[in-house]
Amino acid sequence: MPANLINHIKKFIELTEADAELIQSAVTVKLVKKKAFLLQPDQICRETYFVSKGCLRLYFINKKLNEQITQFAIENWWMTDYSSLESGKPSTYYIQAVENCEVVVINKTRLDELFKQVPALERYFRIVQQRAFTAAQKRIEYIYSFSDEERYRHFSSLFPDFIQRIPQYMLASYLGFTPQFMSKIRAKKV
Amino acid sequence: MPANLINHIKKFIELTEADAELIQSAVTVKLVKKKAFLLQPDQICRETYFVSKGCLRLYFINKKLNEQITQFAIENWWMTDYSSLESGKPSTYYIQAVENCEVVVINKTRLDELFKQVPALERYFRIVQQRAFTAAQKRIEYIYSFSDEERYRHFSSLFPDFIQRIPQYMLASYLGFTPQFMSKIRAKKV
DNA sequence: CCAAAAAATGAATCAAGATTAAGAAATTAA
DNA sequence: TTAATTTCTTAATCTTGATTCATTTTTTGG
Repeated sequence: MPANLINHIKKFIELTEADAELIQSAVTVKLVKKKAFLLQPDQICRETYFVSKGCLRLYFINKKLNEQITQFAIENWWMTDYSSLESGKPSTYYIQAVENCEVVVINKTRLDELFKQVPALERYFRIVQQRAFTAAQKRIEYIYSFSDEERYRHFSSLFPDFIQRIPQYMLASYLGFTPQFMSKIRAKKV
Repeated sequence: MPANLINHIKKFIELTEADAELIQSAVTVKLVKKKAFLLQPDQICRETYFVSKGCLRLYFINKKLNEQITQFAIENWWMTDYSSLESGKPSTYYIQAVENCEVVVINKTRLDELFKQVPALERYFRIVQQRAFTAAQKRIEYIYSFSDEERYRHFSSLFPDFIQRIPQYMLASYLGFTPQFMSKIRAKKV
């Protein structure tokens, strides 16, 4: 029972009992062990994931052969590689569980059918996409407004509980600097 | 007649003649002179803009009192400040015409009504938002993968015609570095 | 067509954060 | 409960791109 997902959808649109059942029949719930992968490079991404419990990360390997994290998804966030999902081309990303997770999985083809059966879902995903876009824009704004150190302090004060959940080197990667630099600014804090 | 907009929508969803007329009655077309503003800080953003001709930029003034451009919109792109639009709070951004523009304007309240009259529009905007989000993610990926010089060269080779349309200092701002640094890497090119 | 404003260039110095290379501390698994 | 792996820290040196300030070139408006 993807209770979280149904509740999340109901925050944005009205669902009849029948709608909710159609949605339930279209999704599966998957338990994902810490460090397990939902997507790896060269695979074609055919699913989208809703985190009902735990934390996922999306990353790729950059030129310098380091992991570069571009997104995290915690409870009630969606995650997928939209470019592979839409183009049908192989992904260049990893989606990996940072913690043991419970994830609601929807296959893209099945989701497209679902849009026909429950048209109000188009509205739900429109709103969710708009929020995701707004958050991404905000992030770009922060990248260009503040130094790495400022962004670290800002992020820490904004999400003190989240930074407890992930290794520091992952936060460094997400914020775009090295673990060494992270240590340096944390040491200063004293 | 916002012909471009109707055509753009028709690329993603089917519209009846009646739908198209409803849309037409909901929007206005505005000619915007180069350097004129569609939005300024402290105003509440109540509209969303579709560029049918010309180029808009979205920017803010950062801590160092420099303009920081976060988005451009050329033909067939939407632009607005979603965070002000959705929250009803004053904006912190400028939206300004980089060239003389023709812009299709939709009032947010009117758009919400329009979604009820033409529900298929939810689908159109879902797809548009998803693309916008994917593009923003791609941009974050580039920021973290490449040096400023590499990003400049990559952007130039990808959009050679676009960089002819805008002053260099605007591209420098969009890419997140100074006009002086831009001159430096352009000089090297010889 | 010319004055004024806007945009681009150049060079010297400076600073934020990367790199490299250890080593220490904390987790994990057998 | 200890060995192995993962994560975090420290410090020296190096690089990219910012800052400052001056000059030149281009565009715009009257």
